Amino acid sequence: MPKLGMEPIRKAALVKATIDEIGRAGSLDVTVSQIARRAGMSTALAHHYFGNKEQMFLAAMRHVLSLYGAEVRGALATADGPRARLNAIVRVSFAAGSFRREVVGAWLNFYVLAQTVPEARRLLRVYQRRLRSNLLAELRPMIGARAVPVAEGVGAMIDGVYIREALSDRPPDGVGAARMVIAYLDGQIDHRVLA
Amino acid sequence: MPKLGMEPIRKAALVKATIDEIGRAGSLDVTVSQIARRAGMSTALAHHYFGNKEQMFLAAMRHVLSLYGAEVRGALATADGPRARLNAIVRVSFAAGSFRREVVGAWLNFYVLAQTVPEARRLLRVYQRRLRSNLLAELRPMIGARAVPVAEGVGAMIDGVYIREALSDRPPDGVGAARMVIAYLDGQIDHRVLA
DNA sequence: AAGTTTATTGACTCGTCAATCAACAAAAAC
DNA sequence: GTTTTTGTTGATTGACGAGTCAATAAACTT
Repeated sequence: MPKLGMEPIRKAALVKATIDEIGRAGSLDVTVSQIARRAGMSTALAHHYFGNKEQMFLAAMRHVLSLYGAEVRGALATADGPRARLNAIVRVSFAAGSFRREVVGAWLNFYVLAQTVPEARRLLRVYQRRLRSNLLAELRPMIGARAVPVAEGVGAMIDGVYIREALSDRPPDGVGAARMVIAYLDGQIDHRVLA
Repeated sequence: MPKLGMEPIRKAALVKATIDEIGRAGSLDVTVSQIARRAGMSTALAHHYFGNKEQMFLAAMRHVLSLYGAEVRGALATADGPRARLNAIVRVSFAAGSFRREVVGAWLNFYVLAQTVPEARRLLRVYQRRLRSNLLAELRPMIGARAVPVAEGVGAMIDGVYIREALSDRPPDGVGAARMVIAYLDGQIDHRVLA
């Protein structure tokens, strides 16, 4: 049976199975056995390719982040002008795909992981820095020095709105979520410094 | 040795130990044995009083929420006027106590729990509704109908800023965090509806 | 054809853990 | 003073899980 060149295929299957299984369980409390079964192989093979469970989690996190990164690049490619590009960045964060059960599960659990696993924290930093620099590139021409705090604010608000929407009882409303962040942007861009 | 009236004492000790242990582990992956040892009793006694581990987690969540609720009430008691009261609500969310390792751990893990455990989700709703109604009480006199979306925005932003600050590499900056949310409030309260 | 690398798994080890139970002890109730 | 209630734990059960290992087999190398 052994076909050669299985490694990337198996690894990809395990990454997908890990994300799906985290989504199903709603926590990191999933066994290698469950992941391996979903990916259609033995636990021994899963260990063979990833060494241990933590590596599987980290690979899953990398994958979620890279999907998000690709979506952002795609959205930016078709947006013209600073304001349109800002809106595009915001909207991507609340695209339907971001609210799939397994993606939500992954994000929430990555926050938990980031408390204690250095590599998870590093990956979270990558996400935050990338978002920040994307926002700054558009904000600086618009509002100069105030771009920095506003970019931080937008980043925080995206996370906060995302969590609320993801844990809401109703089906997530991506459009409403984006509108809320954009209202923040309006308020800040249009802002006169108060006495 | 059996002293009477131990139940509330033991339960309180277990709740505290549960929160501390979640903070130490950074996850819900803590054993009843660890909790019981920290609380100075046997695992059998912990089970005797709480039945199972999930009940311990939920009791811990209730406790964290009730502490937060008490802080909000305290802050509101000494604030005068809508704007001062809004600021007080925001500041309380970023008080030093909220950034203690074990409190952060509790919050992040409660989000995770809320995905799958109905009672955890219910408790999260209690927190959100209470915050929302506190905000609305002050915002309505100030901005009328726009109070609702602004209150939602403030709630989301508090959560988002909190998570960023809690997972930051530097020691948490509660004052800066509050400033960021207050800037959002300024932008919204001061807002003229745009064309 | 012999040796090496890659793919694959069943079986196993060693550990852990939630929950239960039987038993003991002290106070309260009767 | 005996029964009931409350507090308490050591020991045990029954289950599961991460990671290892030896063994098998196909493909590639020389």
